[in-house]
Amino acid sequence: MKYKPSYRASLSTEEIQAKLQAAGVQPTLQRIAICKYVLCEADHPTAEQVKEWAEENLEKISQATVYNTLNTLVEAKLLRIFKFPHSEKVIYDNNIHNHYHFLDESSGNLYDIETKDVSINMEIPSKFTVNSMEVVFKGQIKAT
Amino acid sequence: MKYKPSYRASLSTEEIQAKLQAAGVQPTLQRIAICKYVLCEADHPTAEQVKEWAEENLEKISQATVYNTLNTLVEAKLLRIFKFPHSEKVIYDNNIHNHYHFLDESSGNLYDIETKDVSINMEIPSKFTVNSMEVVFKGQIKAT
DNA sequence: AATATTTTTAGAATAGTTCTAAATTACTAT
DNA sequence: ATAGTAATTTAGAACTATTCTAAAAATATT
Repeated sequence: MKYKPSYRASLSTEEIQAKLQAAGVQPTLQRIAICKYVLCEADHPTAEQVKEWAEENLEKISQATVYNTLNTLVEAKLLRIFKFPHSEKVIYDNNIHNHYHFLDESSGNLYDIETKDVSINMEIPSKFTVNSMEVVFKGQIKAT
Repeated sequence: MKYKPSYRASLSTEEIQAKLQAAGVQPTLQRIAICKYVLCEADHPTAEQVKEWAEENLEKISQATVYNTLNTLVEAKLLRIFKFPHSEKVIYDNNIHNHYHFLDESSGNLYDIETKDVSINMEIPSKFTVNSMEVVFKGQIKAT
């Protein structure tokens, strides 16, 4: 089986613009720029990393706008937000479908694991109704 | 199958004292008191809840001591620390064995799920070596 | 009992994120 | 195009959970 890394779209400015509009979000300069990073380039970035990228690629951007935009994108379901035990910081994921994660404990890198590659059977009392589950595998990844 | 809730020990002051000593931790007044709560009474408490309990049950205790003590107990492996996506706050768990959690999304309550009640089969690329996994089921729990 | 070590404490500091309210930008209806 | 309204951006303050600092208190060791 070939490992499929987290999704990296290659989107033009126009496509991003359309995506934002379709989601009911005004495609401002800052939002389009941040989308270019978080939807295409980045891999599980933190808000800090988004800010750093934005500072290098935009005239000027404020911390608040970075957070506002990321929150807006999460609300618009273009991005998912995760928080893992190993870090204080929230991370953003452009894979918006259900999936699990693998944490490489040596590097701190996160990898998406498709739900179809994992089968989970539970035998817990019927009073628990499970709607969803969060799974984080931890371990090492061999360098290839 | 009967549901086994998270472990609630009933420990005397002497037993707690012995436990601390065995773990190489000086059994101070504050530590014994906090153990009474976190090892016997509490169910997945936050540091804040431990502080509140301590303020009601001790002459005086500082915030720093609560955190220091909880960290000491975690290091001594008498307690486990968890951080979940649904809350900013860390929670402490007196179930020190491997287990998963169920989050009741209505109440925010956490329940321990024994690993033996869940079977997980993975088919992920061999370059991933899984050492451990964190699982949080989310859903509703029926009132009984 | 004297000294050394450990623990506790109050309050300052820190990190990540959100809030506030003013300034700017973008839409809307003429 | 233009005035008016609404939405967005911004700097900086505020907030929350936790850790740090360094002095005081308690405990252990000699």
